[in-house]
Amino acid sequence: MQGVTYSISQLAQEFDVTTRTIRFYEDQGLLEPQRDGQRRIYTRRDRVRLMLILRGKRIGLSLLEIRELFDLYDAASNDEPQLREFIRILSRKEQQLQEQLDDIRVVMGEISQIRSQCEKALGKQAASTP
Amino acid sequence: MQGVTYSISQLAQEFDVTTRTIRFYEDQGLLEPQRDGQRRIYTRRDRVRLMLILRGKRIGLSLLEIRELFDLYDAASNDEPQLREFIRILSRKEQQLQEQLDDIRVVMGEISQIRSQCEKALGKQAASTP
DNA sequence: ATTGACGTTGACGTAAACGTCAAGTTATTG
DNA sequence: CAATAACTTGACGTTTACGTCAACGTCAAT
Repeated sequence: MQGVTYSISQLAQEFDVTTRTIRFYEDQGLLEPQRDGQRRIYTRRDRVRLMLILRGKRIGLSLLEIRELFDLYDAASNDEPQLREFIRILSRKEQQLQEQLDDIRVVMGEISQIRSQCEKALGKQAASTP
Repeated sequence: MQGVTYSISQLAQEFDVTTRTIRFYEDQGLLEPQRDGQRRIYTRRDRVRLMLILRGKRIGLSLLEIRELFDLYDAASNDEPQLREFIRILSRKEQQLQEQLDDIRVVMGEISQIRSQCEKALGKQAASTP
């Protein structure tokens, strides 16, 4: 009835975070594993959540923002205004990401230029970016 | 002989940061304005540096990393190994940015999908992302 | 029964990037 | 000359995202 489960250190190893980190995410309301006595037991759902948390972090979301998205997503199935709010937040974040992406493009262009100049200053080397 | 200069609050206003922030950057060795008595005087070069700091921050560099780049760039004109090191760091950062950019693309794709689903769940609305 | 691996809670520490006073200096302007 | 504005240093506070350590529980293997 319960399918695959994981221990805290299994997840920690798989995703290359410490157990402290995983417990901290639970403190922040991002994970709610079941218990076997004292010990935490993580289901596939918890594992997916952890993946989402880490991906969220990689794109610059704070843990609080991630939590808000989780809460909204959990509540969204029932309530129409919730769904609308969810869409609104996603749109906003999509726009922020787009701006960030533009920033990155600009800087990468500049880096290429500077590098070309450096390599020219050193003479000899090819100029085009690998 | 000195061209245009700026006060701390002029720069703060122009770039929408606090004076505290600008002084903090100086503490961290990122800016070295001249003084008129006690007061800081910022040249065009300082202004450019501040721009670079803020842009660096936008793409996710720490102040420490920004400082290292400044130091390298300042020293690079003379020394060939320094130039090579500079190129190495820039390449590494370029790669990091590329990965971050890929992450962002993935998440934006997922956001589009989730949003479509939400809108489908609400019925009626158009499905394609603006 | 003890050792070792793994897990638990709780409290305190830390680094980055500033914010927030406090208390004083300098310049200018009415 | 006194008030006001703009600036200074210095010290302490704050938030986020964990790290570190202590002290203890639990279970399997020796």
